[in-house]
Amino acid sequence: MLSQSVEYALRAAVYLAREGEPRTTAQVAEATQVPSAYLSKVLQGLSRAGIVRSQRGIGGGMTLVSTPDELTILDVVNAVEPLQRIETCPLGLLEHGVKLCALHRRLDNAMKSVEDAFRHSTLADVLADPNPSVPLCSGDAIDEA
Amino acid sequence: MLSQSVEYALRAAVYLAREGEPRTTAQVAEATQVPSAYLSKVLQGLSRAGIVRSQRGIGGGMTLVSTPDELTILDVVNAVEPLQRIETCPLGLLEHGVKLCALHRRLDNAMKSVEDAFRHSTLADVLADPNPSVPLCSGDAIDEA
DNA sequence: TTGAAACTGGACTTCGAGGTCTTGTTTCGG
DNA sequence: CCGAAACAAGACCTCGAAGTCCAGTTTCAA
Repeated sequence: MLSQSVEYALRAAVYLAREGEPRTTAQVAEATQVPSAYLSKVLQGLSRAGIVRSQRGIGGGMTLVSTPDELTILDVVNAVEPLQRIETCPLGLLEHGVKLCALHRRLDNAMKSVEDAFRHSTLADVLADPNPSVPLCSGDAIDEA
Repeated sequence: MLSQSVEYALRAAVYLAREGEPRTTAQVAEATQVPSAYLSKVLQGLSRAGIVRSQRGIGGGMTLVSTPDELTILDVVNAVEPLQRIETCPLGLLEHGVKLCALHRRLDNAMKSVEDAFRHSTLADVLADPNPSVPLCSGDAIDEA
């Protein structure tokens, strides 16, 4: 339902939030288990969207622009691929304006509930979650034995 | 967020629920504003999923198998393209089983809210909705002037 | 100043969704 | 029985998402 790119972007954002310091694409890729060449594209997108800042050269890498408590899941999702609410009748015959039909109003309500849930989760919330599994399911949760 | 095919299937289902009698692919296509050749594929899918029954020959067409109050939006969605909940950690290193990390639990909760909303809307609910716009936004809501 | 570390950007590939078209096959009315 | 009405199924097309590669460009440190 959400695209791969969104999933990857969220993993990267959570990881960067947790680390707090510049991390290279390769480091992010390894921690998040994402193909690095592709992740690089996704991070470029986040960079253009102003979610992340990139620094070239030795000691460079990617850093979150905002603090984790100022960045929501929704921000990241929308930076990669905006959650699209249904604004007007998809049949488009005569734009019903705000008056969606019963079917599309229900579909849009579902979208809205997702949007709201995402808007109310900051990366800080995710990191602070009292959960046995570590934030992005990374390997260090369970030792390799 | 939902695929085109799902959207088309829902329009068709609502239309068939409203009509109650066999309707040809061409009729459904016209009423729902969907390319008929493609709609035909979608309806074939609904047929294989047991949502709809098809009858060939003169007087034939598509009919809902269940009554509108027994068929939910979720049924239709799942018939076309199952809403996929996040069951195990997408990073898959060591399946965390039911214990999703904080990020994926939030994403899955959003999915769950959609699923719940869809499960609690039957086609009968959609048709009975006291809404100025007609059920599937079809053209007869507003005359052509 | 030079070279390694990093990101940038473009070309290219693969695959599935959405969509079209054409050739069956079933069904029924006359 | 025959032909038109309908669905069924497969071939084919297009386009964007996901993914790979590689040749640049920036940055820093020795």
